[in-house]
Order: sequence, then structure tokens, then C-alpha cells
Amino acid sequence: MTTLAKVAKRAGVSIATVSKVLSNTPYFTEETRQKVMLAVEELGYVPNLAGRALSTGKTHIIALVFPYVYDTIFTDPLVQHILEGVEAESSSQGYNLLLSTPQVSPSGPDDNYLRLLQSGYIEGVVALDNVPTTSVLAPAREKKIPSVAIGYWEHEFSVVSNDHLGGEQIMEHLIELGHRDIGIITVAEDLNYSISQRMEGLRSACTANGIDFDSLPQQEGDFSIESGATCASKLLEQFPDLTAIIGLNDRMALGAMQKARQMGRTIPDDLSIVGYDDIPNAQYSVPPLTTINQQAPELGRIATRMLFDLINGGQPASVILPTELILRESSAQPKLRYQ
Amino acid sequence: MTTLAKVAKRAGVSIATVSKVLSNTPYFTEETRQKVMLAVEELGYVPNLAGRALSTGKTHIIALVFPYVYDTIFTDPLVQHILEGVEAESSSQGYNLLLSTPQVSPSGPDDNYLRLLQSGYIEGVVALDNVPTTSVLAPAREKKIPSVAIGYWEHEFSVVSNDHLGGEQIMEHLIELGHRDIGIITVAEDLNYSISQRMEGLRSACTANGIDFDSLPQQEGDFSIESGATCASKLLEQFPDLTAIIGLNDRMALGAMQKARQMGRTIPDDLSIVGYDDIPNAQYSVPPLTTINQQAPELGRIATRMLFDLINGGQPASVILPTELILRESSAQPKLRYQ
DNA sequence: CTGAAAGCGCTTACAG
DNA sequence: CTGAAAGCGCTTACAG
Repeated sequence: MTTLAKVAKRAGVSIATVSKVLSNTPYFTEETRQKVMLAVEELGYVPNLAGRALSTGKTHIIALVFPYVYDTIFTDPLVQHILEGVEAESSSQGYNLLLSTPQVSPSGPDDNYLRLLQSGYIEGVVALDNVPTTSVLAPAREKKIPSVAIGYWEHEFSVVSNDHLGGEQIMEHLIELGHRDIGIITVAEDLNYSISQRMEGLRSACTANGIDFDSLPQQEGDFSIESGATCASKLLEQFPDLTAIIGLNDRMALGAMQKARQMGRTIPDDLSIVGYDDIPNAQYSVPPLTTINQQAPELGRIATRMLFDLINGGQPASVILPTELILRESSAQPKLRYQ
Repeated sequence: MTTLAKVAKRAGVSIATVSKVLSNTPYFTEETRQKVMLAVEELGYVPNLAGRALSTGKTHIIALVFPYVYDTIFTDPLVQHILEGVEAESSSQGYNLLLSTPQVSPSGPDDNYLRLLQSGYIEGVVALDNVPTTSVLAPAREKKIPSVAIGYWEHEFSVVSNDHLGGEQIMEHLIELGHRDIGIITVAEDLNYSISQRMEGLRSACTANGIDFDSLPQQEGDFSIESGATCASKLLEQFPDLTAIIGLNDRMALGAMQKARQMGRTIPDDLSIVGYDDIPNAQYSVPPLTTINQQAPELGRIATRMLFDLINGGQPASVILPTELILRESSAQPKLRYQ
């Protein structure tokens, strides 16, 4: 390993000088600079980050945290997009990205994660903080580690998609088309805050239109395609008169669509199906899925920018991203049953 | 920040003693141990990793490297599954995961990545090393950094799916069904080694069955659903007699399926379409997609286990994972055209 | 403009 | 069984 000392020796100067030349401190002759750079070049010197971290406290690492709530976290398109955005921003700043997926329980995140936070290894953390039982950022805030939340936990610095609005939009859309018998595929309340917000959005659209939200049938899935299929089948068996089904994420909606077709329904003629997320596949399903776009890639990008601002002493403003209804062919007016 | 020194002071012992107690060195009285542990407890001491790294050279970080070749790397299901497997293994070993997505060009991976390798920050690296122009692991090997390749670059320690076999299997399947007019949706040769291997597999199945592989029409996509649709449309316009299309990944096959349907083909009656990867959506397309399962999640898991073996001084054997043909409903016998 | 020295927090021979 | 001391590789006041 080439160290500062070796470079210094070769260049015939002190290690302090090498260090200063490399960190672009002013005050040294062009001659010294050249000697040093030549030695650095010849020796292929690369600073040891642990050494630097120990003396400066800066590691140039930020952590990206996804609480581990269900098996397949990385298959969630939201997670992918956040990852993509965070990666892009952090590497553009010359920072490295540490990925952490702590287990969370009502008593808090796991010890490994807690230790990581205090280890001095990371300068800050961006976390998807949407699990109602526990906030993975609470410990970071206690320890005054710069952190930005993507999600609903109360946090000074956060970015979140307006799930309430998205919920309203998708329900409004169905109501406008004339639907009243609407089944809902959701997810267990304690699993995810965004989903609860979407539910609230659905509710307020109903209320605004004089529909009793609580009378609409619901089934709980687990975000997966499979669960969407199962829920759809239960919904349609118990309530054959449903004219529309809302899946609170696209994957469940897609599963529902397949199942409904197997059960003999034509989409959208017999049954409208709408989703939420606007994942790439939503565009390519048969028929293409009406859904809500929540600008997921922006979430990660913005959160990371906020984090760097914070690390540099700024006070970034929190952000709420608007959602947009994406009209495709899986939704239409209900057929008139009694004519 | 609580340091060893503070703990030592509180426990009334030397910092050396605290350090030894914590690292489970033998030789100290139960009484000392208790005093130390109590102080650790009370102060909430967590070792500073930079300090430890500097004196031991162990950082408890491994890097996972995905060369950045096309925009949407994290949307590739293969990447997701590798990530999942690597994450699971490394966190089970108490290691943290650093994600790196270097830009690669014919002259090699980018400087940031090169610096990371030499920074002393990482104990080893697992890399998806399938881009023909450049191996991201070549620099790691030069620098004697423990590394495991997922892919085809020649590397002492590697794990790879048997793409050649997979290619054979999918082509064999179509040939057995009676197809001879087969269109292929592939990807530019210099983009990905796995794909070239699959192509070779297709070729050998053809050769074994007396079919001239080079006469089969091909189109180049870019892994995306969209590109699959575009390629299928070109293929079907130029060669309307095709009875089957192979997509060299599922997403392109899925795009092809949608486009073929729009062009009036019924799948599989008028046209068989098969894919490669067995992504979750393959099961839920209409009709469900015949494809090749390559045990992607295992790739990451095995590679990481090999890396830890290597770090601990072992010499793990390289692994080639077999593929499996997954029969679904998107493939069938071709219709007899001239009866 | 340059360098000697202290210090970041830890571990590890080496004495005792 | 315990501790003093050196050292890991770097940066940063402080002198000169």
C-alpha cells in the first residue's frame, strides 16, 4: 500500500506538504506541487479512506435504508426507483452508497443497524420510512445524524408523494365514469403508511360524492401480483356485481386483471380495473392499465439532494410531490345492468 | 461520541483492557468483564469503525458492483435478484454493503471506482462482470483485492448461469414443437456476454437439428419492453411467415407479445413467443410466457458466500448454475400452412 | 511557503 | 490478568 509517507519520501518533502498539496490548500510553490504530483503519479497513490475518516470525521459514505418488512423488497418498483435516484445523486457528488435493510419490530430497528448509525461510518442517511410500527430514522435524529425521510413519519426533512391526492384522483376517476360498486385491494394497515394515505384519499373522494366508503368491499393483499389475483377472486365471488376494482399498487391490479379475465370478465367492458404507481408493465398489460403516476424516481433524487444540503449546513425545505392520473384502457363506464 | 477512553475511565481500567474485553480475548477476570460491560452499557458505546479499520485493516464492508451500461440497470430483474441475494448474505455475516455502479469504457472503469478499490474501504468485491468491452474486476485482481465475478470474464473465482444451456433449451423446445421459421430478438453483441452465450446456445441447438442458424432473422433490442415491441414489429413485417419469436430476455418477449397481438396475431395459435429469465411477470402475462429460469437469486447468494470464503483465506470453487425450461402457454405447435 | 508534532479511535505485541 | 506504548494513515493548527 502506498501511503502519504512514501509519496513524501519520494518527492523529498514532508507528509504535511503532500497532504496539503493534495487537498488543494493554497501556499506552496509550483515546483513543490509538481514534485508531489509526480510522486503521486509514479506511485499510484490513493488516499486511505479510513485514515482520512479518522482525522476528519468525513467518510464520504451515505446510507440508504429500506426497512425490511416483506420478503421481496427489491422487487418493489418504488424501491428500485428510489435506489436509482439516490445512486445517481450520490455518485455525482463523489459519495459512496451503503445499503442497509434493517429488520424492524415494534421495539425498533435491529442492533446491527443501530450500530451502523453510531459507527461513524456514515455521514448521513436517506430512508424509506413508511412502516407505521417503527421509524428507522428516529434513532438517527436522536444521534443528530443528518437524515432525510422518504415517507410519512414526522421528520423535519422529508419528501413524500402525495398519496392522499393520488387516492382521490383514482377514485374520482371511477366515480366520474359512473361506478358505484367498487372493490378495493389494499394492504394490511400496519404495513405501510403510503397505502393508508391512499385509502384516505379514496375515502375523501367517496365522501365528496356522497358514497359510503365503508360499505365498499375490501381485500388485503401483500403488494404481490399473486395476492392481487387472490383478492380479486374473493372480491368477485362475494360481490359479483362489482363494476370496478382498485388495486392500491399496480402489481396487485395486474394480478387482479389476470384473475378477472380467467373468471370470464372482459376488461374494461364488464369490469374496470385501475392501479397505482405506473410501473413500466402497466403500459404493456392487456389492456394497458389506468393508474396513478407518483414520480417515484424523483423521490430518491430529491431526498439525496436534501441530505447533501443538510450535510453542508443547509436547511432544506420538505417536499410533497404531486401525483397524476394516467388514463389508459383498463377503465371505462360501467355497463347498465337494468335497462 | 463515546470512545474507548471514556468507557475505560468509567470502568476504572485501561483502554487496552476495554478493547480486549470487547473483542473477547481470553484472560481477564469476570469482575473486570462486568465492570467494562456495565460502562459500555451505560455509555451506549459503539466502536468507531474508522478507528478500528485503521488499526486492523478490516472495514466490514464489501462492494457490490454493477457496471453502468444502460440507463435502467436497477429495473433489470437480474440485478434486483443479485442485489437481494448479496444483501441477505452479507448482512447475515454482519457486513455492510457498498453499492457501486462505475461507468465503463473501452479504456476501463471510471476513476471514482478505481479509487474506491484502493481506498482501503472495502474488503472485497462482488461484481456483475458481463460487459465485453471491459472487466470491472481486472483492476481488483491486479490489486489483490478479494473478488468474485458473476459473469463470463475469465476469473479465478466466478459464478455464472449456464446461458449456453439455456439458449439450447429454449431453441430445442421450439424445434421440437415443429418450428423452423423463428425470429430472434437479441441485444447488441458488445453489450452483454450472457446474451452472446445464449445466442451460441440457440446456434448449437439449430446445428444439432440441421437448421441454418444464420438464416434466422434477428433484431437488436436493448432489454426493455419497448424495444421488444419494436423488434417484433420489424420482424413480423419483414417476415410474416415467422411461426415463433424468441426474446432473449422476458421483458423484450413481453413487449413482442403485446405488439404481435396488436398486429393481429393470436398467441400461441398464430405465433409462439418465448422469453428468458422467468421474471415474476412472465407468469402473469396473457398468455403466460414459456421461458428459461436461471435461478438468478442464487447467483448473488453464492457469489457472496464465495467472497467471504476468499476473505477468510479459502479457495472457493467456481460454480456454473444450470438453467431450466419453464413450459407455459405462449408456445405451441405451428399451424400447418399448406395443407 | 514548509515541516514537526499532536491527535483522530482503535488494536496488539510486549512487559510486568 | 492488566496496562503503557506504539502504530495504523491521515489532517491541521502552530511555528518558523
